[in-house]
Amino acid sequence: MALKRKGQEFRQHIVETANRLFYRHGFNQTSFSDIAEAANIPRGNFYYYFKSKHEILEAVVEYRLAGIRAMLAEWDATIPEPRDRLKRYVRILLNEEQDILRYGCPMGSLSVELSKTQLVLQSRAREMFEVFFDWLKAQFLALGCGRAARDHARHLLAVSQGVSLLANAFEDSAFLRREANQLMRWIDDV
Amino acid sequence: MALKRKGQEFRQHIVETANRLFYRHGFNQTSFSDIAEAANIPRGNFYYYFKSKHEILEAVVEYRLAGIRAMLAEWDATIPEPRDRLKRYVRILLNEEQDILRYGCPMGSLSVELSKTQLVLQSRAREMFEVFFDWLKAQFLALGCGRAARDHARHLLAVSQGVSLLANAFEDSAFLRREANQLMRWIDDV
DNA sequence: GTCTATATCGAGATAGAC
DNA sequence: GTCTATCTCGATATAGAC
Repeated sequence: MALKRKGQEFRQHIVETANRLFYRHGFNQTSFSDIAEAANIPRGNFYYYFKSKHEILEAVVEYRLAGIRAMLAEWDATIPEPRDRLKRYVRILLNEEQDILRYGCPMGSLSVELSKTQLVLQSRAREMFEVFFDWLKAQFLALGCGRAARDHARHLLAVSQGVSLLANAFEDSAFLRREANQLMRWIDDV
Repeated sequence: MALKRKGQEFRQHIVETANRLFYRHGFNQTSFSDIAEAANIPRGNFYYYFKSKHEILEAVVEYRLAGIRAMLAEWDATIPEPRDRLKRYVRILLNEEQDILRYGCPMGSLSVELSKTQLVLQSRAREMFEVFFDWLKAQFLALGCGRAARDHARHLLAVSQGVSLLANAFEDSAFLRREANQLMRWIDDV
């Protein structure tokens, strides 16, 4: 039992390291050696926990999905007003400013990369968008947007992705903040 | 002279083939063998025209930049009204629907990829955004937007990028069309 | 469960014949 | 200018000792 727990922590350690490197250098450009070095673990050790690189990515996506779901659940529990919840979503852009400027959005950049060469895995990455989408739609529904809730949710996702992408391309933090504030006002007017 | 011309056409053929493959499979995931096979050319031949893969990408970016500049010049020459020019830009989303759904935006996806692993080359890719940005800004200025022209241009770039990214992630053509039409209306109201 | 050694493959790049 | 043969390296993955 103690050994089992150690093994799981080991696995978790690999996933967290891979997650960080996939975000910063991309999935295809991150090698086993990179992960091994960053995690201080011998290369051959991976294959006890993951049969392939493919499987590591699946585990990373699961890890991210769990993080997103936990975050949204916490927002549901601590933020009563739908409008404030939507603004909390937008505020990610400001809180994560440095990472976005340097590496873009973790979800968006992974989706872009996988849609070119790993369509099967891309459908897993899409689940991250879908979790956000469902949650955003629920907030707009609570605001009484009715049938428009779906479009608003998709729109908010798209604009925040575009803002992340451009802010990254131009390394422009002023633009990022301006667009975030504009989204806040849009939420007020919805 | 005849030989020279043949050589240039050869080079051009390589660039066009590489451009297509970089768009569809990404820069890092496209190998020399892939380009050679698609262009029906032996591998070793590349190194007469390009000293490295790096140089092929530079040539591809130049090629794209030339195409963008020619397109904008043609719009300037044939579309008198700034508002119609802006709408022509948005219409790219509709005209290129199939490619966007499958591969995303060529500019955006290249920028995302390069910002992770090839920062030097990313700054070249950013030039494509800048050419569009300057042109969009000029149209908003012509509409009398004054100091807001800059922000509007950046905003339009960002939204079209976000729409491309999401449309690709969800393979959702209805969403792409809805957002394009919404941008058309936004242009009317600016 | 952990780690070393190694197999296998495909990548970018080069040398040199023609 | 064009093409073949080849080098070198680093990637994923496996075998098997401990």
